[in-house]
Amino acid sequence: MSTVETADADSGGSLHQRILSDISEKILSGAWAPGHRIPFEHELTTEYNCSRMTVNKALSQLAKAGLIERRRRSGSFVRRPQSQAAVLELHDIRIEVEALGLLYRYERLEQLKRRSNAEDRALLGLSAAGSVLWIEGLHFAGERPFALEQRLINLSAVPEAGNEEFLEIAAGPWLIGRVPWSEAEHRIRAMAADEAIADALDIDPGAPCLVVERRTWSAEHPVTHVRFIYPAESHTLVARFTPSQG
Amino acid sequence: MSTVETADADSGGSLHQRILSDISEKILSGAWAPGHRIPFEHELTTEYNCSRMTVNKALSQLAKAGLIERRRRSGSFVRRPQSQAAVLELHDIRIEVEALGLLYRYERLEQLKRRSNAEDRALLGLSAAGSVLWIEGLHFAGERPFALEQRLINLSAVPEAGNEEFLEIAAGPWLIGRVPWSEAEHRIRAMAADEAIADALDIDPGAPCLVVERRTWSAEHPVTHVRFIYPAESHTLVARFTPSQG
DNA sequence: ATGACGATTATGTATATACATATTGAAACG
DNA sequence: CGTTTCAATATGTATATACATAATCGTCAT
Repeated sequence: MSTVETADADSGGSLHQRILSDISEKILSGAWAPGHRIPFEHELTTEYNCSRMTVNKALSQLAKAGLIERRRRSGSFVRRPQSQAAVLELHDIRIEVEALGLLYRYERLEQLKRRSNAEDRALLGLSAAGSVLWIEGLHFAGERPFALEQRLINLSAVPEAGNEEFLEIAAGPWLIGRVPWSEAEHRIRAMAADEAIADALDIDPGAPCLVVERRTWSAEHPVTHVRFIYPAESHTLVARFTPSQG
Repeated sequence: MSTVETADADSGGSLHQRILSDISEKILSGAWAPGHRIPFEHELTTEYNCSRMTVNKALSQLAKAGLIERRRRSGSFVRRPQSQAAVLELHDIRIEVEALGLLYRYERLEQLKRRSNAEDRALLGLSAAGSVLWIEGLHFAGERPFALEQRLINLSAVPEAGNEEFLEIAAGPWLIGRVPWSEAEHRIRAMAADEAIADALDIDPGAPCLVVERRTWSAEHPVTHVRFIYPAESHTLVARFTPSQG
C-alpha cells in the first residue's frame, strides 16, 4: 500500500511541503469529506518513510490554515468549511488607474489644520482632543474624476504631516513609508451622491456611489481615517477566497 | 544582557510562540523599522536559552506571515508593508440579520431549470453547455426586504440541487455542507436599482444599492454564481487588516 | 449500572545533531 | 586589475529522541 514515492505534483520540493499539498488536495477535491479522519502521524510516517517531526510540521500547518482540526488521542480530522473569509486586495488608486491604461492625476481641493471636534474624534477613534489635518482631494483617470478622497490625519500620531502640502500627491502614498506597520478596518457601502459629491465627481446628484472607508492604527495609535467615494461605474472591488496554502 | 526570562506578555505559552510575539511586537510598534536586521538565529538561541530549531520555528512563521524576509548567509530582515490586503468576513445573511436582532425570513420568488445560455456560461465560467438552475429570492429582516438574491447553480457540478425546492431556505446554506471545499471570487460594486429590483426591495427606482457577486468553484469545477443586492442603507461590509499572527 | 482511576495513545513542544544550499567575502590566480 | 575559486556562514530541511498533555478506554470497586 505504499503510495507516492514517485511524487504526484512536486510543489516546493521539501518533503513536508509535499505531504501538505498531497493532503490538502485530498481535502479540497472532496475525496476526504469533512469529518474524515486523516491518517495518524505514525501512519504517514511509514507511508512517506520519514520522521514524525516532518509529518507533524505538515499537519500543524494544515491545522493553522484551518483545513484540519487536531484532537489529542483521537487524531486529525477534516474540518467543514465555515468562515467565509475572503482576501480583499486594496491597491493604491494610482495603480488602479494606470492598470486601466489611463493617465493618473491627483488634485487637492481643500486642506485644513484644526483642533479635533467631536465628529473627528469619533471617526478616528480618539478619546482626547488634539490637532488634526483635514484634506479633500480628487483622483482623476484621464479627464474624468475617478474618486473623491476625504481624509483626516491625527497630527499627534504623525506630526510631520502638518508641514506637508498635499497638492499633487495624495496623503495615502505619503503615509506609507512614514508609518511603520499598521492595522486597518474597512467599511464598504453604497451611497447616493449628495450635491457636493456630485459636483466634485461630475455626476448627477442621487447617482449611486461606492464608499470605502478606512481607519488605520499603528502601534495602537489612530493614524488616519479616509473615505474614498467612487462613482458606481468607475470601480469594482475584487476579493478572492482560497482555503489555504500560503 | 539576558532579556525576557520573566515573559512580557505570555501569548500561547510555548516558547516559539513567545519568541514570535516578542519579535512581531517590535516590528509592529516600529521599534524595528523596515530593513532592520533581526538577530541571527544563534543569537536568539542564546538570548532565549533554547535550541536553534525553536528559534527557527518562530522565524519561519514570521516569514510565512510576511513580516520578515529571510536571506541565506545574510540574515533576516523586517519587510516593508506593501500588499494592502484585508480579510473580508462574509457571513450568512441569516446570521447578519439575526445579529441586528431582527427576525429572518427567506422567500423564493422564482426558480427555473434550463439549458445554459451564453450569459449563464459567462457568469459561471463554463465552456460547454449543460443544465443550470436559476433562482431568485428575497431575504427579509423583520418586515423589510434586506437583500435580493439572484443565483445560478451549475447542475453538472451539483445535480442534487435540481431536485430541491428552495422555498424557505436559501440555496447558499444548502450548498455549504454539500460541496466539500471551495474557492471563491467576489466582486463588490454600487448600482442604481432598476424597476424590477426597486420593486422587489421596496425602494425607489434609481436608489443606490450595494452589489456583491460571488463565483464559487470546487475542485476546479464552477459551482454557482450568486448576486446579492442590498439597499444602500441596509448593509455595510467590514474588512479588517492585521499584519500577522494566525 | 456507575463512578473512579490508571494505562494507553496521539498530539504538542523541545532538544541535539546532521547535512544541504545559497550567498558572501576574501584569497589565489592569470 | 579583473576573474575564479574556495572557505565561512546563516538559513533550510530532516532525523532520532524525550517528555508533557489531553483525551479515551478498559478495569475495577462500589
